[in-house]
Amino acid sequence: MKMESAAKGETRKKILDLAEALLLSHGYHGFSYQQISKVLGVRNAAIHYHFPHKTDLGVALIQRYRRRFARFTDSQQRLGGQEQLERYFELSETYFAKDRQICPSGVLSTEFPRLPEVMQAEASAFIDEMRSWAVAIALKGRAEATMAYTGEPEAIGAVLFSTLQGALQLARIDENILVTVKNQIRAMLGINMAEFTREGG
Amino acid sequence: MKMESAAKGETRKKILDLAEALLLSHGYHGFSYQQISKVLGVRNAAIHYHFPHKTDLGVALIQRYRRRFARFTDSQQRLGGQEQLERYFELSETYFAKDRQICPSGVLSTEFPRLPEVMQAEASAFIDEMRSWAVAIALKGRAEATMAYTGEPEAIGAVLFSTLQGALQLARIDENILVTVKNQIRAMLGINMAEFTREGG
DNA sequence: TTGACAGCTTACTGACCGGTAAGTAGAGTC
DNA sequence: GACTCTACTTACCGGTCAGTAAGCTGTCAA
Repeated sequence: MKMESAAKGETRKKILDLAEALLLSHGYHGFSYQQISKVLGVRNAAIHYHFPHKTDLGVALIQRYRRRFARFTDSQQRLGGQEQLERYFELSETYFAKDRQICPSGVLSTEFPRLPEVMQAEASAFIDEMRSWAVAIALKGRAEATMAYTGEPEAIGAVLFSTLQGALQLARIDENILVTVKNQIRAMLGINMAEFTREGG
Repeated sequence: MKMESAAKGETRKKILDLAEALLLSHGYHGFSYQQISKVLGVRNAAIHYHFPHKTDLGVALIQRYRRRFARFTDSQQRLGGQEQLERYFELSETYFAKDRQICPSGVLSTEFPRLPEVMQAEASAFIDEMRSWAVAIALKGRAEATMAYTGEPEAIGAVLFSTLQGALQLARIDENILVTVKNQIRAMLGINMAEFTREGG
């Protein structure tokens, strides 16, 4: 029977992709190896072959997020603060569009106390990187004078990060909150709304 | 043996109290009847006697929140917008102080897609009430001219609600974010910080 | 041709999950 | 003293969870 045993690392990637979707929609404790193996058409133990413990899978997921997020920010270092902010906004829009997922930081911080220690460490580092990026955006916006706000960039970044995380979760109950919140943040950062009406949304 | 079979409705209340703490720290799917019965010193089936299905317990918890929150807002109708805002802030502080709990809306919106339908309906109503109160605060602040902001009260309320929900979750990783975010919100609402330094932090 | 290894499978374990049926002790009512 | 109700208990159930041991198969290198 079995002819191709998956072109090396292919199954592993499929597992990660599926686990990621399940993590963002159901949470870490909300998905099982069974759910993954059923969709992939393999046995439960096949998942355990690639990720002996569920913790290993969890850690791998966060590490992949961190690599991905690092590439994301790297690719935007040269953009202006306003453009960076809009890309940041788009990130959350993407999550919501995909089966009403919430952002990884939302899942991880909510489940944090019940996460295995190694995952907590990875999650802390990841969340720190996300918040730092929000701060960097605020800092750039002020330096360029394309944003105008009272208070320090650190505080603006913290608000930006917290607000989007909360709004993305609440969007599951009221879809409109994401757009409302983004517009209000733009207003609070002194960004001329007219510049973004061309986006049509 | 057994002499007192709990002074009528006492066990039921104990179950609710324990379940509430577990809900806010571990989530709805993150606690079990076993955990409750073990602490209470009763058998599993005793919990099922009071709440036949876990869904019943979940609904009862949200309904109790809604009653409590209605009393909370009722008692503050006559306060000024700034005072109302500070009470709102204190709410989140209370959750965090109690074993790093997060707010019920955070748990419920995060787990929303996996919640039983009856719980989803209750959760939606509850979250709507919480957001409405945030809007009411912003509205009052503007009417009294004790707050100054651009944009509509609806948007300010949405930001206020989202931000606190997110910050409360992120406080599990970085404790400082709650204070930072609150100060920044005050600044964004044009509230004179000096007025609140008497609180000492 | 043999041997090693990757990538699985079959078959299982023990713990825990929510939930149920049947029985029982005590208190209150008639 | 019999009846009834509340508030449980004991003793299960089937299902699902993460995890493991041992076996099988195709590929590739020596």
